[in-house]
Amino acid sequence: MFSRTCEYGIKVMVYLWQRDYSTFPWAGVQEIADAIESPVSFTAKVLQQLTKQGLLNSVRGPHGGFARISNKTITLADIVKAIDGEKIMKDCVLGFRECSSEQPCPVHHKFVGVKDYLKEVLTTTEMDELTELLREGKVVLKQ
Amino acid sequence: MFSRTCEYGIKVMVYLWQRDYSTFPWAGVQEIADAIESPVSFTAKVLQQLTKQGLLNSVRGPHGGFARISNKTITLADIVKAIDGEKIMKDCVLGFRECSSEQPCPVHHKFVGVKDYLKEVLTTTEMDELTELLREGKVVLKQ
DNA sequence: AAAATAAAAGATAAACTTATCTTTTATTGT
DNA sequence: ACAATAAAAGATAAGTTTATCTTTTATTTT
Repeated sequence: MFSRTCEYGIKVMVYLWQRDYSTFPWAGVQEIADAIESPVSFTAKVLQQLTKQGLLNSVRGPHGGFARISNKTITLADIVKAIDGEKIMKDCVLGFRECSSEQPCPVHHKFVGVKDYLKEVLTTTEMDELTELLREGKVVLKQ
Repeated sequence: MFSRTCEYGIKVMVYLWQRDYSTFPWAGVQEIADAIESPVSFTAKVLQQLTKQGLLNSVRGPHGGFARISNKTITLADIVKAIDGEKIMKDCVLGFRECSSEQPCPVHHKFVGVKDYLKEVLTTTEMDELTELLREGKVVLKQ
């Protein structure tokens, strides 16, 4: 459904959002990669990408690292768009360049509902909600 | 959502199901690739795969080709399983090996509904239904 | 039986994704 | 100013998907 990169991206964001930001905001790549059980170098790339897209802050140098942007509301859709783009939300399931109710692919009508539901979940799920679940121990970040 | 191979696979099946089977059952690779606007050699591989999985019949030699299996009910789920496997239906959105309501990933609860809906669409959509839409001109196989 | 045909199978290549390693740049602390 | 630190950027490699081309096998027609 999502690329591996995007999977890491979502975990990264959830981790940084739930992390105790007030004591010290910056988390290094190693810490983050440990927290979500992902390859360090690859995670660094994902973090760079999210930073470039304005979804994270970063500082170099000693005690530098990455941090959530305070008071910024971020949804799953923001992360998915930043990494995988909008294809999962917009593109035709069968790969038609133009697929619409006027010129529908064979499964178009069957998937409008699924895609609308998916879009709904992505656009309405905020980091704050997921981190709340994590704090309550109702979900986990790694196994 | 689906692999390119799977996209071709679905189109192939819809084409063979709607094709006038009674006059002459066998359709060659070239005919099929033209009908769905796909690369010929690659389409041949997809057809082989679907045949191996028991979703199509084939015969070699002059006037050979591929054909639907008469009176066989085939759903989108059958095709997707045969080509992409069950990962889109079963695997965790964030790539957890074990993701369940007992040990859920951060987005587990958010996606159970989406995945159930997707599974529902895949398992209940039959070829006959899609070919009917095609015959009525309500959908198209290529653009 | 021989030639022609078309799928099956195998080999190879291009493109993209995933992953790692090295060099550069910015920042902090001494 | 200098050394140490950590992200940014770049280069490279491994793995997978997509695509094409060649050889083999089965079947039909002559």
